[in-house]
Amino acid sequence: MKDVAAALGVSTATVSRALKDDPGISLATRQAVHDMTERVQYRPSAAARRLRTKSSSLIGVVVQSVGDGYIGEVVLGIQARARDLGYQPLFFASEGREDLEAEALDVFLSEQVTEFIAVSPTGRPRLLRRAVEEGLHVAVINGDTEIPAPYFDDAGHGRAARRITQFTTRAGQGPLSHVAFDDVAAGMLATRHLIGLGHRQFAHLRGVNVTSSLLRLVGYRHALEEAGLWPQAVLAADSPVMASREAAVAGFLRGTRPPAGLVAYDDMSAVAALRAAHQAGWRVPEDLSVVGIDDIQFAAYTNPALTTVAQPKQELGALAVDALLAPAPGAAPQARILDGSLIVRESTAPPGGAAS
Amino acid sequence: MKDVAAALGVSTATVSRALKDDPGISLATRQAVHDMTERVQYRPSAAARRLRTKSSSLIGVVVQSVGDGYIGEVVLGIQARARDLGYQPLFFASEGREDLEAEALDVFLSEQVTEFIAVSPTGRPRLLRRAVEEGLHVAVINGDTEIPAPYFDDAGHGRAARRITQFTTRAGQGPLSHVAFDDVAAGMLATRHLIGLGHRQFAHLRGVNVTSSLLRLVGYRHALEEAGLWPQAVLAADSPVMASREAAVAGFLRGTRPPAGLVAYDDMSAVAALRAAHQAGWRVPEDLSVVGIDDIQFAAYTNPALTTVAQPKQELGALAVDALLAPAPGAAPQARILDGSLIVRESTAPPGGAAS
DNA sequence: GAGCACTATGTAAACGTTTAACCTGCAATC
DNA sequence: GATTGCAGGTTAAACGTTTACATAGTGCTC
Repeated sequence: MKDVAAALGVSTATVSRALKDDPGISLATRQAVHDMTERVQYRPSAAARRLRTKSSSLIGVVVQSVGDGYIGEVVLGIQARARDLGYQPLFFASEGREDLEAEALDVFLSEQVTEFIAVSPTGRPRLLRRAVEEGLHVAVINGDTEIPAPYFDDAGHGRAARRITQFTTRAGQGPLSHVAFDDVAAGMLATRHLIGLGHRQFAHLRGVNVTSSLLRLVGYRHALEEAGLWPQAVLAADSPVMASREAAVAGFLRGTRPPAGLVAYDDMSAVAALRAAHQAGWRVPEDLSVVGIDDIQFAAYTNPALTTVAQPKQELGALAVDALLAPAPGAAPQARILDGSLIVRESTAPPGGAAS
Repeated sequence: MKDVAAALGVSTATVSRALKDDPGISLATRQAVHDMTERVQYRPSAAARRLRTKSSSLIGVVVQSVGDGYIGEVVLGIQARARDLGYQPLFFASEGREDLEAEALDVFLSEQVTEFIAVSPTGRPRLLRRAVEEGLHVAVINGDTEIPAPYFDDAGHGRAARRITQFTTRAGQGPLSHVAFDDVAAGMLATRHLIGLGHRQFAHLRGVNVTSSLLRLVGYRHALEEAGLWPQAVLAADSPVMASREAAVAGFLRGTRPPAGLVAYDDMSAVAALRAAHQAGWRVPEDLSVVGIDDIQFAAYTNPALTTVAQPKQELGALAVDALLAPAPGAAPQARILDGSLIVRESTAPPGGAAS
């Protein structure tokens, strides 16, 4: 910068102002400075700027694992939007380990990060609590606490409802922004699709102990109740490993006659169902319609290709950035909840498998 | 830091030295300083350090897309190893766009990044060239130019061999470190597995115009030649979309009688083959054995689960970091080539499908 | 007991920006 | 023609570290 100033015979202050298009600098000078920075390939020192201004244009992002295609998409959305707003994401994969979460925060603090996004954070609240204590602006994507009030006026869902009510009381509190996928609506959408196809016999394969699964179950149940088809089967695997999920579905198939419709709580579960059906000699979709939720990258390539409710993954990321930065950094916390969209592929059909 | 110094009645210089365990500082003082930093929750300013030292402990990492599970794993390996060595990765997804690549470099330069990793960079060499021009230490993972010499003494492979020879002349030149998966060996490993199972009729589904595919093809051919089984079919899709790959395989199946063995150049191609086989009424593995390469996350859950040659993805990432930082930052460029390992699942069996 | 080597610490400059506060002409105003 | 206002700058301090160099104390050697 000194060089640029010297070459032009002005002070560094002028250069600095010209570069940020301060109106107090004449147009001619501004132009000259811009030209010169171009010519000498001037690159501002982020470190110096940061030191002086104590703010960094960095968005700290903690994810559990980036090895998974789902989070990858969210991350893409974050990066693209951050770029538009002149920010740079700084990613940290915690692998779900608490020590790494803590370390991530230390790094962010050292780097003068002021904006913070947690993607599907673990159940442990320590990370988020510390983050707000340290004065960061935080947004959480698909966290535990984002449940919107409308879903809780009907209190008839036993354990799920109680847990959800707990979450509600936490939601909206504190300085956290929330962006979330509407799990309940997705559960309903998937289930209604099957109902609309003409199915009358259903099962839901739920996940183990994760909030999103609980909510999707609420959606499943709700859709069936409104159609007068409740009760129906709810399958639970002992553990999230695929074999266990397959076993749960296999158990259901043994006690059932085709045709039936299965709502899996996520696409991986749907894949397990596909495998179990294949083993058991049920054809999909003729004997069993399977619908997933998430639309992971692979959903289009299973055999048969999976009908599913797609999460707007990139949009989730982009909106989290918006929640922090738009209209202005540090504005009031926001909460956004996004709908999924049904993607019909090959794994669902009317009972018996007639063309839809 | 000033506070810590004041609280202890020493100078900031002493604190600075104590924190990096400078032996010139007495043990007692060192201990006292460490205790005090703990008590006051002192967090060093990365910006100030960077400004003063002109180096950043940051590793710039450019990937094409992080939305894909494969790169996610590599990234995990990078982060873990970087952490061990006291570095912090700064990720940038280029989506294959040249303007974003350029921008990534600008960001890195502004951030005083000195270490640079490109994961599966695009064919365009501009990014890498500029990076070395700017004085960065660069390592490339699965780049185009990493082909090791041993594979080129036998010049009998036509076009592939010519292209490869071109690459060779570039490899090892310049200040780039290379870490790569041994594509030729992987192609051989996959093919030998099928040969070992007793197959005599083969096909290879190759990719379109990517170096790794060319090399895997060389491996396929080499394995067949050494077993006296060459020539065999080589299938090429018009485009990388799944439908096109499926069509290529379907064409082959139409002109063939079971049983046969198919070596797909990657797992996605293998999945396409699985789908084509299913459509054509060929059973896998009874009528058709399919082996992929890469071991993407989904490979374990296809129907049937895919036999494949696994890339050591995390290790690729870790070794790229090592190439830059170990034994010391800025050491001589290294080249490492890593072997894959065969993972036998359900998609391969002896011809006719007898138990292996 | 003067000189020396060594240890433990202090002093102060420097890194490259930003920005509050201050200047300098010049035109408009009375 | 003195005063005011404003456009277009300049000056210099500050941000929080690191580090070359200087200094003070302590024990040894001769």
